Amino acid sequence: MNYKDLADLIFPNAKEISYYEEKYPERNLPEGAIVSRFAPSPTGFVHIGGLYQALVAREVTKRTGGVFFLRVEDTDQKREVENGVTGIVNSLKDFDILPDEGMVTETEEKGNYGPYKQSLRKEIYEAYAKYLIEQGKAYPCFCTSEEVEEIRQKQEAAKIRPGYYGIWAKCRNLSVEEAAEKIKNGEKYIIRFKSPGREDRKIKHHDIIKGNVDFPENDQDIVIIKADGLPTYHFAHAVDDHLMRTTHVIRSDEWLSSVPLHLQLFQELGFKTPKYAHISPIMKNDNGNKRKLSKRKDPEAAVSYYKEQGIPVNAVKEYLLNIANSTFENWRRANPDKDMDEFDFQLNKMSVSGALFDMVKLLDVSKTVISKMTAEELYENVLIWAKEFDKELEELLEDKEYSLKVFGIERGNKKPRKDISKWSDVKDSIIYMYDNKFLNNEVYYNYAKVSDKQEITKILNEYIEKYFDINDDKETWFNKIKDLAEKFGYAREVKEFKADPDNYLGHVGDISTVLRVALTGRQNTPDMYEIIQVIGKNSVIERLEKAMK
RNA sequence: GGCCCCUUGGUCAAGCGGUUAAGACGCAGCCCUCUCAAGGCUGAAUCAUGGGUUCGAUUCCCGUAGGGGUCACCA
Repeated sequence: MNYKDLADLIFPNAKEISYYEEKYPERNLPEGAIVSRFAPSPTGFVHIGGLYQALVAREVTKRTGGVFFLRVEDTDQKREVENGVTGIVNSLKDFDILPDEGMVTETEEKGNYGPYKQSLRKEIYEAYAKYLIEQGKAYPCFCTSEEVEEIRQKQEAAKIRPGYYGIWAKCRNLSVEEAAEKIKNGEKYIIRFKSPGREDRKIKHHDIIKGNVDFPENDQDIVIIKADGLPTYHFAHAVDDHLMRTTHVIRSDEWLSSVPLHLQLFQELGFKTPKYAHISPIMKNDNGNKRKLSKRKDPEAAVSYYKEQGIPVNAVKEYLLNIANSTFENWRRANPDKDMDEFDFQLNKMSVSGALFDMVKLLDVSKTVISKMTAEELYENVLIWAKEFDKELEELLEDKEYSLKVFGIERGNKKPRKDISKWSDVKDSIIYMYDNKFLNNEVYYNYAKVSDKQEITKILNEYIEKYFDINDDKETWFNKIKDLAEKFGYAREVKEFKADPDNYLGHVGDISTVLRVALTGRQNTPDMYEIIQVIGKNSVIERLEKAMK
């Protein structure tokens, strides 16, 4: 009996690996094209760090004319969540990070290198596991988890490196006859990789992001096929990324220390090794300690959070790109209107250490992104958000024509207004523009400098009777405000007032504040002339009368 | 604990043996201005630490400290 017989006994029906090698040929792509992927577990949840990885992979593959695919890593049945794939597919869709291949719904996929769901690839892993057994590079292990645990405890007690390796790997030296015998007796087993490595030897590895890294060789006989017949991550990674012809493995840096193992696996399987780029995690400052953004503790860890808050997709992406390549923001300033995909993204320029997530900066990026939108774009975006998250806002927006005028205030010019950083800010910033809200609700008028009710009434009356004309152009309108100011003993210009404060009760700004508060209920608003033009003559009069009551 | 990685202002960071150590966010002040947002200008603020190497170290080497990762039949 030899290895081949043992392999046949274990996997009698597995195909030759040549079948798969032919079925999934090298990709025919332009020189330098990068093939990469996003490979999450189907938990339905997408972490901001996952989105970050996906974005980076999407950018480099797009830029090089390569392929980006979505592979679902569902080899851990305990982690299975209902509709877990859908949640991921939808999140990617929300952020317009669209895979060229891979899962497109819970069960459907596109592309020629599938299946893209690991649980559907069982026979493929078996073929390669069988191949390794035939070569004497893998073996069945009959140790129970209790036995493995026992070994670990002994090792700990003796203060030596834990694990299934060397003399501790009890099943590695079983003869094929012994192994076959146990199998025939119905003993349970798993498949382990027979590591050719030695812990006292170093390997050198170059990671695209982390640079040169030295490790001891792997000597652990890790499990490749579990008791449930499915592969472990390590084995699936090697087989899948080889067969899917991945050129660049872009993944979280928690995998960095597995690189020696993965390299060994590729080598023993006879695969060409991909390039690796290990991305540093996005961190959070937690009482002075840096830690990874946590799904449980930090709402902003979930990509759904940004959707709920109404932070535009492009703002999140630009912020992330900013963390990924800090030269992005310089590029953006030089190219304010270009699509972010035109940015020459460089994997090797990514930071080696993890960045602290900065919500303030994100909102600043967002503010700029939003300021560049047209009134129409803004309206559409806000409407979509409002439909899901804010009914009252949705109602306000029902009058589209009017709403477009509201959103058009100080927008679409060279220096657009920059005061909205997320959709959830919008309602508060526009609600007073709607008569049915403003006129029908109680308003708390908080006038600033001029606070005497009688004086205010006199000013407003005077304005309605002698100065207000909806047809005035801006200059005329403002000159009238100055006239009004003068009439009540306020300086026409702020400068005049500052030069000689004792000579005036105040300045034109104080008078326009009276008008502003009366018209809007607020001391701070966008340009008052534009507001008046949008709400219209009748509304102006009604609002001023309401204020005088 | 073993192994691996990291350390430039409050934050993101350029830098790659000689620099007045960029830029952005944030902060402060001023300007502009009918208010606010924005914009313009100015400012405060950084090379973790100790040794080397060198004519010269933020940059190269070693140690220390601090931070992070990893050590599963989870990914």
